[in-house]
Amino acid sequence: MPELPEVESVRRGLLDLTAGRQVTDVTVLHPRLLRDQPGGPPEFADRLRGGLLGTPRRRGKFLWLPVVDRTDQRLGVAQEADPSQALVVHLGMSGQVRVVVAAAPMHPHTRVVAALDDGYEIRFVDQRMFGRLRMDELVPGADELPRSVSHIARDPLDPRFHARVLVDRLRLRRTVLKRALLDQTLVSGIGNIYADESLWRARLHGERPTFGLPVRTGNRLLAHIHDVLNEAISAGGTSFDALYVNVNGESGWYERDLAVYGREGLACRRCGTPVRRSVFTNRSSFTCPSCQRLSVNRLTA
DNA sequence: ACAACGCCCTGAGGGC
DNA sequence: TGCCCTCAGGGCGTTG
Repeated sequence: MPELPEVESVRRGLLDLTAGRQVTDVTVLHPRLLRDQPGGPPEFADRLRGGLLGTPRRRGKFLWLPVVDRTDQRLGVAQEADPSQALVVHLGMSGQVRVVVAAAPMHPHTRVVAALDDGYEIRFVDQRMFGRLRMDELVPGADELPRSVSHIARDPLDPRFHARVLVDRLRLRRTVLKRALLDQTLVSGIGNIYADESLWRARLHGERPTFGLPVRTGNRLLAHIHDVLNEAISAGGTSFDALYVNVNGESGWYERDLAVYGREGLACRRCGTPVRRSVFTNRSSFTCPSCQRLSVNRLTA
């Protein structure tokens, strides 16, 4: 399940392989991934074909490749023209972005293919098709976000992310910690896995109310989120069921470092208590019933 | 406005 | 063996 670290791994992989390349052809094998695209597959292909790809960018779990329209080109020098649009990618549950030579065998779940001018192809592979692709305009401004990403909050690794801003918002919310961490309009990039890992590290229960959360508690949680995300990036992302792979088709290595996620019944790495699985908002949550208590008067609060 | 629920989608895996 | 049911879950549209 791709979260921020997995998407960042993909972004870094694309950096060397696609930046500065021109898209020579676009093939849509399945329209499902393009369901957000106004005009559907024809408009998607028309806007991407011939475009020059810029430096891949990311916010939270959203990834995009700035595209310089072929009509804006100045003798094919991509860097001299400002991109006005971008190829926006969300991997959903099972999405993969692979860059392979055009002659490579086609994975059966390949949905969209963008051929490049160097003989390689960007292939969007997605078994469950929760992923999304679209061509979107870039909104002028400091962040130059695609319009469809503008509602997504800054992620914890954004240089302009401010913990205090988030903690202040958190303290006003009438919800619980885990739900808030998964709300991409509050803080982006965190999914079910890293939410559980971060809460475990901070010794906080996911069902703890956010309203009136002590500032120091919020800061502590954010510090752990920051650590977890960075460690996962260093490890190349988490891998489950071979659904997540980097652009070369390789799995990440973070899974073996997970402290609670997916470890129902196994000993908590801190205290040895069996990890408990519970269903919360239709999702599995893994907690240590000893380290992460809901009780009000706690020394760690 | 904010909060929460249900839907989309496929394949793996369990039960019988 | 084979069929059917359940589960996995990110984002967003809808509902409250």
